[in-house]
Amino acid sequence: MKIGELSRATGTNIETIRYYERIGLLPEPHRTAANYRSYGDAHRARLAFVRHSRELGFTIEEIRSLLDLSDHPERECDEADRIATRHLEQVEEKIAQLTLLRDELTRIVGRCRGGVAADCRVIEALSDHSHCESAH
Amino acid sequence: MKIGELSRATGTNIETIRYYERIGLLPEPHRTAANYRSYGDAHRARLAFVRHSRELGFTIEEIRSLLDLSDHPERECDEADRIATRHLEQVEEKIAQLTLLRDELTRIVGRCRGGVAADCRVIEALSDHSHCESAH
DNA sequence: ATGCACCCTGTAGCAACTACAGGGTCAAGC
DNA sequence: GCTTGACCCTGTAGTTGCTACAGGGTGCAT
Repeated sequence: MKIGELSRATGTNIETIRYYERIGLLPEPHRTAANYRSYGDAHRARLAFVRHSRELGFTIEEIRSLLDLSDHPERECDEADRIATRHLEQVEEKIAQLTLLRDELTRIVGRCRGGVAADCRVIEALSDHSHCESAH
Repeated sequence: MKIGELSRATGTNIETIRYYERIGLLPEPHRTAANYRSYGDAHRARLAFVRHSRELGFTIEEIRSLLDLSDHPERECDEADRIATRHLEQVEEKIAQLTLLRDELTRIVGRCRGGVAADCRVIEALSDHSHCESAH
């Protein structure tokens, strides 16, 4: 299949596919006589793996390691588990941070009563960190 | 005060302070005879406002609008409230997304039983989106 | 033959910094 | 008076993960 078909089949932007190839995440496909890229099922599966991993928030470098492992099925899989576990921890920490943030923002937004900027509680809150309840 | 002092006083990287000046978020300070930047209290307050806003996740462009409002205290403050409210909504959406992600990752990580990559549940889960419980 | 959809390469842009390279300034200590 | 070290300057390039051109070639239908 050509790059446009692969793009539609995986929901990936054409430029992104070429970008993945450029950084070595996807192997270079065969070319037609007209120099068009020509992909097979293995390419599509690999791209699906990459997209799915990205959707789950893994970085390109993490995906590189995961793909490497997937290319060497005889290796121990503890590295994959380590990457996923660390990523899960990061996601949990991010959620915790954003939750604090949300509470702070809720307090700030809730205080606005309209009027002019001189009396604005939003701007006042941003000016003075000491009004905050949690560290950020 | 010199840039190093301002940096310590606000917990901002020196390069970041110069960056904010370059993009017009902070005004150009006076210079000493040796061409060193020289800041006063107004600068420090403005930088504190910017840092605090960044910590709360506002973008540079949002901060530009908020500063603009803060510079014109006679204006209506509904713009500030609109920016903060929209930002709060974005944070809430991000939390919701990350929560789905966390649940998916928890399922993936929890399934790993060790062994070789060929049998790895982490890699299997990444290969096959259909194992997922939620959209992402 | 001409229009259109598709493909190619290469480069530059985005956000919000961060990290140099290569130089100047200033006060303290010998 | 000379060195050492901490600080400051400008300008440019790197980071992440794409995305968006510009400027050109290909393939098929009308």
